[in-house]
Amino acid sequence: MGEGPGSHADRFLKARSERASALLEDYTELIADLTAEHGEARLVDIARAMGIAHPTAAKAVSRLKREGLATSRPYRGVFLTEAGEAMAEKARIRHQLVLDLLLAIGVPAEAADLDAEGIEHHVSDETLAAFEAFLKRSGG
Amino acid sequence: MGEGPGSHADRFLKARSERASALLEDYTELIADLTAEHGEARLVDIARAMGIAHPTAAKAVSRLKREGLATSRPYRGVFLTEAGEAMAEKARIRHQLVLDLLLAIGVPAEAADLDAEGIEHHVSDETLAAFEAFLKRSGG
DNA sequence: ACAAAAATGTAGCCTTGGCTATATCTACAT
DNA sequence: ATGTAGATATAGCCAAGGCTACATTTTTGT
Repeated sequence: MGEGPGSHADRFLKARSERASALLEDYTELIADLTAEHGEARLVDIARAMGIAHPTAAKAVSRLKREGLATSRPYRGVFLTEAGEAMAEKARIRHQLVLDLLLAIGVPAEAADLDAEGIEHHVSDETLAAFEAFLKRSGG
Repeated sequence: MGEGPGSHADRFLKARSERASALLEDYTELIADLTAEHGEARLVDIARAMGIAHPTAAKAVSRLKREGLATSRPYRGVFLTEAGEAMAEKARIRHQLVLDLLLAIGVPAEAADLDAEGIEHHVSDETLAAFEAFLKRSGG
């Protein structure tokens, strides 16, 4: 048969890799938020905000460090690297745009807020551009 | 502070649980497709369509069986139970609606096709209803 | 200054979802 | 009918992302 590009497999592979990076994006976004609010991101705050136990947050931070997205010293707060900041910023923009789009479509605020979190990681640059164009069009 | 409902933690918990069920939904949807096309879903076809190795597909089928979503006998095809069919049907509708919405917004067909796969699992009933209303409104 | 509380670190366990390698079974062809 | 190809099963490995329990370090309060 040879389904070519756009096959089942392609879509699933894309969705899988997005799921894999979704958590890292969430963490960088959150760390950026906490840093903006409190000057630093403490493990305990990360854990509470993510709704997980601190050892899980610690593991995640290890991974962030391993991937070059964050730095930290023992018993101190966590900070983003340049790469981490970039990822957080990209996630922030994406999140806001998805949220705006949902609201523009007529999704109730509460549902939009909840759903945007999951959706944002699966929106390609191309789709994001279309969202932006739609908002511009319908907004003004 | 006590952020109350709609906090970071709530959104992340929701996104996490959606990620967990996303794969099961993908499998039921795919098995339904294959069954419609070929009368049954063979492991090898499932694996190819998902872009994974067969042992991985076999494990997934075990899990589907354990969750009461599918049945199978050794060296034979996989079939959905009532519950599995229901999940597949719901996923199908959801997928189509998300795809239609993306197209209506102006997302190019190829991007819409790819992104819908990831997005569909994070769209709540409420948001889905809003999508439907928007399509009705803008469609005619 | 020192004890108690809070935060962080570490160890060890579980499940999920990937993989490869190997064994067994089914189906097909000659 | 039997050998080979194809499909399925099984074992065992890995990393991620959860958890609890316990150890250590910092911070705080008196």
